[in-house]
Amino acid sequence: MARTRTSLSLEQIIEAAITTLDAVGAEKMTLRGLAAQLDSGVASLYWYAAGKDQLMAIVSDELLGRALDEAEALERADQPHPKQFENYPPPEPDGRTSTGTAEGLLQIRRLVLCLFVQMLEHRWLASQLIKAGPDEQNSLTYWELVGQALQNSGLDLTRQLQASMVVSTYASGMGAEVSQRAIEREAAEDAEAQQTAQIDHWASFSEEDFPFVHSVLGEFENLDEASDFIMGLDLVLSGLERLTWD
Amino acid sequence: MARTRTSLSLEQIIEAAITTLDAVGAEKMTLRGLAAQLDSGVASLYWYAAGKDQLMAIVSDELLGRALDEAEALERADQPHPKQFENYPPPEPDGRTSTGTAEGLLQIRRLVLCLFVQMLEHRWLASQLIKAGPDEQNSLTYWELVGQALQNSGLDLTRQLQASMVVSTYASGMGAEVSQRAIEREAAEDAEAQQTAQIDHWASFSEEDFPFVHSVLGEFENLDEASDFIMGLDLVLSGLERLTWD
DNA sequence: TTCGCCAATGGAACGACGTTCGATGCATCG
DNA sequence: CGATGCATCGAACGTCGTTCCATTGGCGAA
Repeated sequence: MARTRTSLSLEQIIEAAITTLDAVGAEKMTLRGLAAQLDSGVASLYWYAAGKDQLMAIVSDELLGRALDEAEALERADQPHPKQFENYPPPEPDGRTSTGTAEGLLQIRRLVLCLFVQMLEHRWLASQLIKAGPDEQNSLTYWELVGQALQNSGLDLTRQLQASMVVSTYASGMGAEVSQRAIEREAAEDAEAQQTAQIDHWASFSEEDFPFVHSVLGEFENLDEASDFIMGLDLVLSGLERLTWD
Repeated sequence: MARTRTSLSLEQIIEAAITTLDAVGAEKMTLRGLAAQLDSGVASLYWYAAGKDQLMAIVSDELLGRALDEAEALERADQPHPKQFENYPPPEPDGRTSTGTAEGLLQIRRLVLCLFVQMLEHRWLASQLIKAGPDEQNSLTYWELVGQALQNSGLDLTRQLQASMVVSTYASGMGAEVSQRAIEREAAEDAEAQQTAQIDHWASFSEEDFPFVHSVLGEFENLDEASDFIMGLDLVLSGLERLTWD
């Protein structure tokens, strides 16, 4: 085995880091474990990144870039959303909505859903995107693309800025919540038993004090982890659409 | 000084923990520092809580309880929202909306804003609420109250459940994002210089590649940290209101 | 009152982590 | 062929959450 000048590369580190992060999560992934997986030493990683935080920022930006690429590919192919979400069609635009606005909102929906795909595959991504500000390259591009989709909406500039930040923020904020619930569900060896046990626990509370919880206990089987995220996203976009009516 | 049987109490620990967390944040708060502030030893804390994670869950639930109390007090006084947000009046309900729905949405808005007040005072709270599931007492009550406000909306049970989870999730998810940006802004000794430096940095990017970013650069002075959260909340509620029309 | 139990405490140590330091290898160039 | 500097890695440092265990002191039972 010919050892070249550099036995490590940033791409290799990123790939290994993603694998490890997917396996054990952000907190339990250690630089020692990552170095061992790369058949290397801990200190070597510090030549490529200033520390664990920066390494995770780099890795997150990589996945954000993949989401942007996927969104662009879908737009070229005239697909309204990733194929994973065919069961969640975009709501019909109202008659009062201009075609420019409707197209912009669909672009935003496609973009956010592409990012959400990455969040479902990598449960640590969303909370990491929260910690790292919009300093990275792809994070800025993401924000820019959301904003561009709003430029033909007829909203004034302040509203455009606000709406772009709300949408950008929504993805990572809501994504972090959904990811966390998915992590907890996976932590139990028997996911289904865990679910029913949770429901039974809720059922043990007084029906008098918690009438709503009791009333919806039977509705949980109709939901999956994606439905909350997508419904909330469509509520935001629906509210945004309504803003353009006045 | 007569040393009683127990020199520590859970209430004292909670109070000291909140103070320390507000001062240094969740990650830099150490059990050693907390014990020193209580003039006690590290291991003593383990008699009251199983570990740092559980301690933070207890503290978070305490603040969530304060938010619930404040919301109840406001409802008694017929106040639509905490006085901190008088500059952000609730949007007028549409004519097509039933009074039951409009009242429910206003209750939700008041509840979420009371929680947001605590998040602004304690920047570590939101991300902590994400990590801890809805197992704690007040977390369940919070969810229940959101759901009760939806029971007269005319939505079917599945939609009620979905909407209640979207709203509950929105607060912590979006709150974590807003809190993080506030932390970063405070980290710099000169907040205003930091802000203009950030804007200058964005301005350094190509106007051709980032037309939207350039167009809204001058609008930042019109926003504060609360506006994104509240606008997003009102967008969600507006979308929810629209759902009840059909 | 006295004794013994046990809730409650805290000093010390353990193991794991992120990070730093210094020495070493090795390709490249004069 | 020797010097330069990029790239690597073993070892150590400091700090953290956590655990162990001896000790304390109030309180009920005899």
